[in-house]
Amino acid sequence: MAVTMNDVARAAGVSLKTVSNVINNYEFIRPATKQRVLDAIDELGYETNLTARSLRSGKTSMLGLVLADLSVPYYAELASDIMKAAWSRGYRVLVEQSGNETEHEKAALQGPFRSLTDGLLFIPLSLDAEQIIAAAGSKPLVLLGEFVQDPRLDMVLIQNQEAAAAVTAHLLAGGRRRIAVLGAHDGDTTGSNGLRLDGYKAALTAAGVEYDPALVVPCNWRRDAGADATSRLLDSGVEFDAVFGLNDVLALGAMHELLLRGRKVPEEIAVAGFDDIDESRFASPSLTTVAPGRAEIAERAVELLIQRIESKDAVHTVQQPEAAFELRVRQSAP
Amino acid sequence: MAVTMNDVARAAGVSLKTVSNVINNYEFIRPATKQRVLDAIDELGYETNLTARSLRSGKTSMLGLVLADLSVPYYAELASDIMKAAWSRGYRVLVEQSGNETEHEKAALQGPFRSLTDGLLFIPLSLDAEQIIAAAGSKPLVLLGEFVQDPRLDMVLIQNQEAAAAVTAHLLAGGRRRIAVLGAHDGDTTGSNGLRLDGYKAALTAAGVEYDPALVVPCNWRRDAGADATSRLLDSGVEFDAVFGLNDVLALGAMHELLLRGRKVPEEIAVAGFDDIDESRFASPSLTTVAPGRAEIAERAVELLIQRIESKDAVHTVQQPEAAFELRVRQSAP
DNA sequence: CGCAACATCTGCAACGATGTATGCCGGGCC
DNA sequence: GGCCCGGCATACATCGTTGCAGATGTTGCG
Repeated sequence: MAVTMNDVARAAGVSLKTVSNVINNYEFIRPATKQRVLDAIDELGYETNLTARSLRSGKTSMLGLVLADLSVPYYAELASDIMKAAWSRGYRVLVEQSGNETEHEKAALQGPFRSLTDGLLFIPLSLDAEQIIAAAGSKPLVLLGEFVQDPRLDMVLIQNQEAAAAVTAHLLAGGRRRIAVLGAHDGDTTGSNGLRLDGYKAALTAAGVEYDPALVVPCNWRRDAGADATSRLLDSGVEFDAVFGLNDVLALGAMHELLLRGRKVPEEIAVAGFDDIDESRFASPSLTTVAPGRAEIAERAVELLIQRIESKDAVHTVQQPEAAFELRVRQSAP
Repeated sequence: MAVTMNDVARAAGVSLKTVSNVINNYEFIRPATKQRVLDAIDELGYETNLTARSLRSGKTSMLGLVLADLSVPYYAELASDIMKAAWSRGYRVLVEQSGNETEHEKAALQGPFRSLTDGLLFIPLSLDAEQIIAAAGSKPLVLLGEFVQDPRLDMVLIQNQEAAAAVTAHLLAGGRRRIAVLGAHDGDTTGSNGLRLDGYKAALTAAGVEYDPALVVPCNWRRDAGADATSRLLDSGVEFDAVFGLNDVLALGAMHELLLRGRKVPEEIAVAGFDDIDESRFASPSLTTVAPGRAEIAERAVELLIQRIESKDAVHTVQQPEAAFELRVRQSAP
């Protein structure tokens, strides 16, 4: 079986607790004793059993990350950043894919998954604020993404409106007047889609361009959906000289379809997205988009969550920091 | 504090052990008793403490997955599939990013990470077989990717040679004779790069086309490296009418550079890749590539690993199943 | 009726670590 | 000289669960 502290203690001729103290860097240990213990650890190849430590200490040093699916590039890249941020602070990340299903999201918040983590980073897609609050109980929780907004919950925000307005303004500055929007419904006002649509509208208004609901095409935030939506738009006969995909994969799907149908990008139709995933830089043509500050989001979210975990009982005011965004002008909309 | 089995036992008027038995679906429990326990669990909102369970049972029901970085699309998609496969068998996945660094890879195999998982899925990039065997000890282990091959280790294989040969043959069938290869070194014979290069050579030989080392460009398997390599190739004046990227992002990077330099794809230069990541289907033009059977790889790897875990002491012969591949012909090389 | 065989439930110890309380030793202070 | 204190090490209980070995009750059958 595995080597335990007991074995090390015996080998070093000290008590079990002294071994524990050495491992936990207890201050008052004679250098000689410490060395003897360390040698024994080395010799026996002892490894602390994190499970036992967790049971005793009540902490697992793991953060849960609940998101829809890692195969979505934005989530994968965000997850990567979050893991790095957590790692550098001594925490690991346990990822749970919700598949965007209500039941899975609930299960992730409530289920046995809870007991494995000290706190949760959650990108909600189908639960609302009430459900989240009810399900999370007292477990430290930080939300990401903007599908849920609530003054009672800690979350790291993206400047959806401002960033979307910046993209739209850029397209307008390039002379485009009929900018199609993929991924929102005409009436949307909340969630990432609603907020980004708002930004779009605000930029139109600021430029004195009329808003036309016919240009707003609802669809899932996926490549194929973006392509389909574009196809439908082209078939419908609605005129447009630019496409704004509310995320990058949508925009890339749209661009694919446009080129397939023989439209020139950006000469005839400009395309812009939102997220700045790695792929966008190397698309052909490369995609104009807005970087929502992914690394910053990851850092802040992890930091905020750990802060909540480590001062669990302290009273605290809700925090909702906003990450800075940056417009990335590329070939698809110069 | 949290509700424990003891609380449930008291509430239901049974012994602690009976609660445990109910939870673990022990056969011989009177339906009435079972119901009473379940009601108590419901009422108190009891959740089994997985940490304690793990300590006692010696199993964590978690699989470790060690890979370079989730921001690499192929890894992200594979991770997603692996998590689904594991989940459906009652296991969770703890991902560890090695960043392709030897020390991190070693730490993942040896460090405290070990005690958190029942077994490891490992995509080695810098450790060799000896180091892996030494570091892994007796922990169940299944390798993925082909940078390491060894008859002593369980692994799930891709048909690198055959698949690369199929891609090359397809390009040859399309009339291409000067096919550049990105991502391998002329001398490579082992690892994914060597095997794929072998397949390329075999297809050339079969078609009676001479192999020209000048067409083989070594580079990292990343988008920007693919673009750079292509740029260097164009500058060098070497003639070529097709590019075979040893993975998709390389090919996509190459395609980006080709289009940027005004070369027509596929008219002047055809492009093909390897992996069939989601993005390739919607690239412009869409990328011809080979699907290595990702879902099957994930399934097999998880199944094999779990089999090793659950029959730990049994003698077993090494298994190295191969996943079936499939050529996906698209616009970039019709 | 007695006893085996089975169904149902229980108590105790243990998994491997850490927190708390405490013991012991030597030296400085009154 | 006695006392206190800081430095160092230890014993014991404990975290919440499961494995093992019974204890108890119930049924069937010779």
